[in-house]
Order: sequence, then C-alpha cells, then structure tokens
Amino acid sequence: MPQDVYNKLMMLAKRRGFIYPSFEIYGGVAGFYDYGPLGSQLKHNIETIWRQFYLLKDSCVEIHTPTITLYEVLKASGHVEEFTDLTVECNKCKHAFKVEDLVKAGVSAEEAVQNGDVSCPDCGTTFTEAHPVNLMFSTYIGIGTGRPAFLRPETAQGIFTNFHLLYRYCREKLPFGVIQVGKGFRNEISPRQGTLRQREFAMAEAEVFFDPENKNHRNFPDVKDKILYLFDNEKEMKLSLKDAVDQGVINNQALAYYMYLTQDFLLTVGINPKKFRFRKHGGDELAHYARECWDAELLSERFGWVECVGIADRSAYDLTAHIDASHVDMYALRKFPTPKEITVKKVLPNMGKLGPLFKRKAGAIQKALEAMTTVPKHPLILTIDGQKISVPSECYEVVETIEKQVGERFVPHVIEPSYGIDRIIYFVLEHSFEEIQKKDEEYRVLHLDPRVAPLKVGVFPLISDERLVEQAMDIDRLLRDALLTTFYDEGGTIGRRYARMDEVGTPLCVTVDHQSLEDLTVTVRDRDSTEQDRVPVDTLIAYLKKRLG
RNA sequence: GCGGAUAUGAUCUAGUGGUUAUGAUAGUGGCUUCCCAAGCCACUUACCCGGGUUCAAAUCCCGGUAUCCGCACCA
Repeated sequence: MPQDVYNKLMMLAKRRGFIYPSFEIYGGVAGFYDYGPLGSQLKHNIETIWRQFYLLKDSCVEIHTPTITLYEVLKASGHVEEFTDLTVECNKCKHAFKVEDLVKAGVSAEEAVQNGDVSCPDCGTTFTEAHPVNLMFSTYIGIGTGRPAFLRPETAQGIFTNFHLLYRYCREKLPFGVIQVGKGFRNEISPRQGTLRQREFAMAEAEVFFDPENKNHRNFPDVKDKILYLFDNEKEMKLSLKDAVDQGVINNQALAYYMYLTQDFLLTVGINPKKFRFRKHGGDELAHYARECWDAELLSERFGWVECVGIADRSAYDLTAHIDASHVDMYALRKFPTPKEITVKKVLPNMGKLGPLFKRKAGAIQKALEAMTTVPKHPLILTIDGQKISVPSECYEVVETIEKQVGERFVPHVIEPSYGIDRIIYFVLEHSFEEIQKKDEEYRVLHLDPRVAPLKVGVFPLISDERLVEQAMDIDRLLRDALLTTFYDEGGTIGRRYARMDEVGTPLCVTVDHQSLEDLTVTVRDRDSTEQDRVPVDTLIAYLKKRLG
C-alpha cells in the first residue's frame, strides 16, 4: 500500500513522541490515543493560544466543571433522549442491530418489536426484546443506591448549569462569555479515521450569552471588513463580515464575530488558509439544540473536509431546558430606560373563608386565584382536578396595586463556538508536514509555527570536543533560564541533529563551533531556509525571541 | 455494527510446515573532530492474542483484537 500523508505523519508522530495509540501493549482500543512528550507540549501551546483569543482578544471568563455529569443534567439537556438508539441483539448469532435499520421508514421501532415484526437479518430469529443504547458512557456516583451519571459528551452543560452564578459574576450584564477547556466523551459505535474520531477527546468551548434582541458584538466594528472563507454547500465565497451579515448569509454579528475569531485562531496556529473554509449546516443536519450552525472545516489529504470547530446559535434551548427541569431562576433582566409603573388588579384569596368551606381543595383554589390575571366574573367557576367548583365572592377580594417594573425578564440566547482540539492538532501537523527528497533519501520537515512548536531551539556543540560541549551546555542553561524550551544534543553528526530537529518542527538551532571559543559567537540555523546567522552570545536571547515571535 | 483485506523489532521488510527468523532504516555506546540523516566497529529490540491440526506452526484451520478499504453511524 502506498504511504499517504496520514500514514507518514502517524509514523512520525509515534516515532518522535507526539501521538501513541493507547493501551497498545494490550492490543489497543479504537478511539483512544495518548499524547507523548512533544504532543503534550504541542497541545499545551495550542490551548494556551486558544485561551489568549477568548480571554484576551474577546473578554470571556474561564471555568472548570466535572467530567462526570449527573443524569438529571443530561436528561434536561436532551442528550439522554437524542443520544439513544433502540437496539436488539440476536440470541442465536450474537449480532446486534439498531431497530431503526430493520423496520420500514415511518414505522415505530418499539411497536414493531412488540408486534414481533422484527427478525434477525442474518439468521431469521424473531426479536422479542429491545433495549435502548445510549452513546454516552454511563456510570454511578457512589455505591449501592448511587446516583446515575454520564461522562459528559460536551463541556457546555457545566457552563449552562452555572449560568445564574456566572450572570451575577459578570455584574448581570449581557453579553458575556464563559469558556471551558477539557475532556468530552462519546462512546462511538465504531470510531474510524484515526485520531479524528476519539471516544475521549479534548475540547475547548465558549458559551456566549446574548440578549436575543441584540446579537451585536462589541468587537464587530473592529473586524467588520475582514474576509471570511465561506461555503454554502454549493459554492465557495469570500465575504467581509459586514457583507455576510448584511446579506443575511450569516444571521447575526455575534455568529460572524466568532467565526472570524475562529478563522484567525486556526490560521495563527498554522492551518493552511487554502485548506480552510466555513460550511453552513443544512436544516437536516442541525443538532437537536441548534438553530444555525457553521462548521470550520479543514482539508485532509486522506479524509477530505473535516469538521473541526462548530459555531452554533443554540438560542435559548439549554437554559430553558434547565429552568424547566430544575426550577432555578436562570432569567436575565432587560432594564427599561426608566422604570414603568403599572396599575394591576390582583385577586387576594381570603383563606379564613376558603379553608373551612373547601377543606382539602382550599390550597389548589388559592393557587388558582393567585394566578388569575383578569378580574373574576360572578359567579366564579374554577376547574380544580377536573371538578367544577363555584367560589363565592366573599372568599376573595380584588385589590388594585401599583407595581413598579424595572425591566422584563427573558432567557438569554447562546452562541457556542466549540473546538475539537485533537482534530486541530492533527491538522496542524498534517498542514505543516513536508517530505522532500534529499540525496535519494526522504527528508521530513514539520513547518510548525514557532508559537506552537513544542521545542523552540536545538542547542549543539559542532563536535563533541570538551570545550565546545561545555560552552554549548552553558548556552543551553542560559536559554532555559530565559524560558526558552531547548533540546540539547551532542550525538551523531551535525546534519543528523539538524534533521532530527526539522522532523519535530523545532524552528531554530544554535551551534557552538571553534570560532565560538574565540569570539563568543554562535551560528543560528533556520529550519525552513536552513540558512545560518552568526550571533554574539550576549545578544542571543533577544535575537531568538525576536525570531520566535 | 455489516462485508472485504491485512497483522514479523521503533519503522519498512524476507521468510509457503523443520532457519540460530532475513535485510535495511532508526536508536544506544565507541572511533572519526566534522555545518546539513557521511564512514567504521559493537550492541539493543519482533513472529497481535487465544484455541486447534501436526512428531513439528511465523507459516494451515477456528475464534478474538487492532488497523486499512467500502456501507452504516458521527448529537
């Protein structure tokens, strides 16, 4: 089989300590990968830049919530329902199927099984028992009568369940954004595509809360003329943010702004602009919670266009769901320019009369009366528990009060940029990978941006002469004290050591040679051009930091 | 999950029932004192797992696992 970029890259990644298949000594498990020493640093650098974008360029705040998530949270959010498939298992041949796949379109899966209409396509045995299978990892908190829980399929719910606290933290002003960087878990039926579909994966999400009547963004004017790379499933187009919003291609400023932030981020960490686009979701592929969604897609030589970031308008879906389920006040307040005074008529129940008259039903009647928004007619007939009850007028009185309203309550809308970090890491590697022929040999270079490169500077003595070694080690120490991640290497020929650094994407190499002993200068070699500068040691740190950006 | 293919050191690979399991690359130590994977010497590392057939299995058969290619799934 000819080796494609994916194969070559994954071999390099394993050999050089970026990515390893997990549990390999026990045969490995699909959908799990370890990050080695260099992969961990690369991931760390990418996440650090991501935080700079969301905490500094934008003004989000960061939180951390548990990966183990209570059943009730995901029940309320719709994940328990939407994530479940009814499945059957054949007792005879042990094959498992989704019932949906075995019945005709439009037929209820549950009914079909109950009626004995579903049989095994492999051996013909009729299925009598179906059980729901959820694509989330489930567990219990505590033992015995522990509370059911799942490993979270997204970090977002941890933000939604804290909304009321965060709203207060942000001084009860919209919009505000909250980020979380962490792990998510999905028990994929059959993960393929290597590291692109993992069962445990790193994600970085932002939930930005807006007043639904104003989805403008404060930074929008600064970037309105920047160009977005868009694809509407038919043609690719380049539009400025302003034009995209004005023409209705993108629904609102907030979506457009976070799309630009995403584009800027991806290009900063080293994604090839020619292998990047935004694609709008069609109505049939929208998630259960989403209203409009744009994916940032990256082009892989093997896998084609792959979704790496989703930017969704989740509207009020999640907060509404949690308000309904938990009854916690997660409303925001839209203040009026000046408070309004409204005369309202209220029905005040007279419990002294109601109690003796209706006994047990008095409580329900009290609630019904208090909930009334119009002045009751005589005689007042209420329907309590399906029973019509006539309430005499002495049981309540109608009072007129003046209520002061400072604003109106509403459920905020949320714009969610959600990043698959592992996918981005893969693409940063694939897009920076280059293989060239050098003297009949394949020579591999990772053109990583200096900001994401796990190692910044290689430090070598030209030869293993004691005096050169000593000076090289001193320089290595000097650079580390200046917070530069270095790699000291004195093994093998100088060419081999340069090659090793090129293969892991180290942007610069410092070499100590005989001249260095005389005039305290070193050579600095550039990864991409292989050109060398001779630099005095006393200005080396400033020189390197400038070159590294 | 279905169908097909594949599985030998870190990587690529030879090996068609009996080998001390082939070679190369990489790695490590040394020599060389050298600016782009040079050379020389030495060394480390492998038959995916479990059953079966056979006097004898890396090799044949069955099952599992993983990977790859289609299909399905991918909130």
